[in-house]
Amino acid sequence: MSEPPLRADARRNRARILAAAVEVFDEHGTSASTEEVARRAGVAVGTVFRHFPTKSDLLAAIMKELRGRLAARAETLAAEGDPAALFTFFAEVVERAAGARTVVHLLAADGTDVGVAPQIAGLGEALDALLARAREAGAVRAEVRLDEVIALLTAACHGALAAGWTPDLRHRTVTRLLDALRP
Amino acid sequence: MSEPPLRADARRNRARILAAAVEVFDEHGTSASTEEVARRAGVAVGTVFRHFPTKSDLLAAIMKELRGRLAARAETLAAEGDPAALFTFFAEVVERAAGARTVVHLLAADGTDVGVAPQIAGLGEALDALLARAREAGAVRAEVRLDEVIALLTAACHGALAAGWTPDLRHRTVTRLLDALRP
DNA sequence: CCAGAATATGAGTCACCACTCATCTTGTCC
DNA sequence: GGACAAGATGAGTGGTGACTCATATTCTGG
Repeated sequence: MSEPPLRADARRNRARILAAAVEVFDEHGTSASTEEVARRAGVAVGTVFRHFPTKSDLLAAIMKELRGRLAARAETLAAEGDPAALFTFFAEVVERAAGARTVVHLLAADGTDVGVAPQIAGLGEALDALLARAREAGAVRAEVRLDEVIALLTAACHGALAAGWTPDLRHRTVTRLLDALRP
Repeated sequence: MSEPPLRADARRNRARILAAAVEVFDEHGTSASTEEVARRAGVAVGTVFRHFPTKSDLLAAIMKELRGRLAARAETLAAEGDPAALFTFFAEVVERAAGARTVVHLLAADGTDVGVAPQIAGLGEALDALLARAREAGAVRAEVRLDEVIALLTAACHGALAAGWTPDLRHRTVTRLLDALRP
């Protein structure tokens, strides 16, 4: 089950490819070509396909990493103990999504495009913790459920990216959305 | 400036193509092939390209029609005089967008993908009327601006479509969003 | 330092898609 | 109903992008 360790150059290339792919997909969306990713990584196409047999595999790997980062951030915020941390997290993610298509992809994971649906799971737990804390502290309405929070977050990220909201509009819209959660 | 009238068969085909295109793009997104649109319309590819020289032209024509329908609906609601008509319209559009990618495209019109940005204008006016009426009646907060309403609508439509919300989640989320507008 | 295995390379393959055009068909007007 | 222009047809073109594979290069363990 466990693979032999990668050779040093292979490990380096793998990391470069992932980093390049995030950049390229953030800028041009997932329809950007694998060739472009390879170019940005300073590597030949064949190398990309050796590490990620299909484009979907590459996408999935990016999503896994991103999910980890977001979940970690959510946990850090939860640990800090601020009852309004849910709001902080929400605003941060939307801010990040405004310039990063991959974030949007992760949240919208419907399993159609790529097999990233399971990636949401871990993030969900972290978010749930933030929500629970906020609810206990009376910072959000009692009836707000986790799926609604995720839905609003997804919606905001999509909107911010797709419609090209200005920073000002983005801020006002997020404020409105967070108001919707407050008692 | 005025074109000679189309021949009878040409008019019929044009209508068929538009209808087929709406169906196909709603189902598979705008990346669906023109060939598929032609097939569904019962027409040869060449015919599609005779009526709409580029795929963008076809998209733009669809958007123009859709915008007209939505604006008309908004005006009807405004004429009926219900101060909460803005909410009705909002919910209706999201409902419709859930299964129709073209609606989402229209609202997200950022001019990048297709030249549909100007199409928003007319809709904006109709929405503004609904918003003004709701504000006067005290149904929405005084500080809510038109661009925020459009932003929330866009966001909800994107979310509903991309993340595949269930009808139940969709309903709860829209309720939350509308609460965000209320005083 | 040297096998020999792991990895990298990039020209090539195949499929798909927007769009064209020579040819055929059909509506229109007298 | 016949002439002729408007319209329809669909095989073909050019371009792009995912993915392959024979060959060349580079680690790594001894």
